[in-house]
Amino acid sequence: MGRPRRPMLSRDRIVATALTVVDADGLEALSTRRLAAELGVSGPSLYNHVTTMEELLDAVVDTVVGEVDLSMFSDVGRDWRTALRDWARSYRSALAEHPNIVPALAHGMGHRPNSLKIADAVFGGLVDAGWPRAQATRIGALMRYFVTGSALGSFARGFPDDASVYAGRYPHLSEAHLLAEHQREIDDGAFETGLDALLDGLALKFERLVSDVGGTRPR
Amino acid sequence: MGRPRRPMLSRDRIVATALTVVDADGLEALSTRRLAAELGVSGPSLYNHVTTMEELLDAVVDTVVGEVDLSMFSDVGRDWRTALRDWARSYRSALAEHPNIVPALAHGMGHRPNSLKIADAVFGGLVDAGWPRAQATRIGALMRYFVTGSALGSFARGFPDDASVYAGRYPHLSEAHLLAEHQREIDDGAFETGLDALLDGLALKFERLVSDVGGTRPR
DNA sequence: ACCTGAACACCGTTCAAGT
DNA sequence: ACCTGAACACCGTTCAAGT
Repeated sequence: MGRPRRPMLSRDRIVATALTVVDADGLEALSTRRLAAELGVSGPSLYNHVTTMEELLDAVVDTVVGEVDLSMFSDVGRDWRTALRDWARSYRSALAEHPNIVPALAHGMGHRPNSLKIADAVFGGLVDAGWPRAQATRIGALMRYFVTGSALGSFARGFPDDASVYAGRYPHLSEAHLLAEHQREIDDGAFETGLDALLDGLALKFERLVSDVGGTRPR
Repeated sequence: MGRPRRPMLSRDRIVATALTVVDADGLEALSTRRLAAELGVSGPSLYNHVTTMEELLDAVVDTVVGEVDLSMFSDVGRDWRTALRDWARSYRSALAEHPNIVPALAHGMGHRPNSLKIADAVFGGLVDAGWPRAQATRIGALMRYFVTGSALGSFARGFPDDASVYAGRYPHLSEAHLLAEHQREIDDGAFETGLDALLDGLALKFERLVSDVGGTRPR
């Protein structure tokens, strides 16, 4: 057949199609052959636009992460607490829309531009709000731990809904088989109370920090 | 060759060997053929002891999760805050000893006995300490989010150490290439400050809760 | 430059055959 | 019951061949 007059593929189209495959049928359904079929092309063609399956998956994750809202860190009106809260919710929502890619977050964040963009925005926002740089780095990391962990835990299926699993064995879980139905509410509730606790705890730390400097902290 | 006089394999030996393979060469190195070779046996033999590769991986994750210390929840001396702190550290340590399995946490926690044992112990400890059952459920979930998220983020490699990646593009990250060397300290610091913030925030919530009931909460 | 089919070295899993 | 080798339907990736 040979080379077509106009390219049939583009990196962007490949990445976008890969995401729809993952969304529809999960990470393990994503293969070069399946993806190529979806694009109306033969398997090896992909290698003209993408160097490796792993790199492609990184790119897919990056587009998802790119949907996270970061505008709150440049809004002068918002204080760091509400900025952090809004950002965490937006981050979680972005992952919730594509639950199947969450396990892939474990690989290669260093090579994903949008992950760096997030780290940059959060760090900048916190430093502008008066946090010392070392603390701002830690807070960026710890907030990411919480949000990605909630995505990892939330959307994986939870407790078995078969009551007999718990009988005898797990004394405190006698009603856990009911959790399955309420998984959504529980995950949302856990996320929100965790977020509140985290921000309350950080506010406490911030106050201590300000008073240590003698109460003359700017902003 | 046929059936040996004494079985060459056992489920436990398979699971243990699978863990050493994953520890040594990562999740993607774990295959039936590689694992069988490591066990001095042919590939299909595994299927006499294990129904599927996925179930095997669940079992591997469960042995790792089984190393988490839960004794602090039955120690009467310890208050819920320090119990939660000690448990979170032990949980994180267990995962840190086997960083390569962390991505596999995303699958099927419902079928892992030791995950349920953990949920049971945490829930029981919090209820005993005076937390309402609904809150105890949430706290168990949110602590798991934080710990697993820290494992997911920590041990994946972090920021590129090539300064040119950041130049111009990420205004606040001009020194981020230095982070790679300090990854360990930063992860530890972020985990500890996150843990502090979480516990401080929950303590605040607990106080509010106690005073709402009229200050007559037992224990 | 960008597609194709053939080929290579892998997978997980099934199954008949052996003891 | 528990191992074996052969076989099936898959993988990711390379590469020569076509335009």
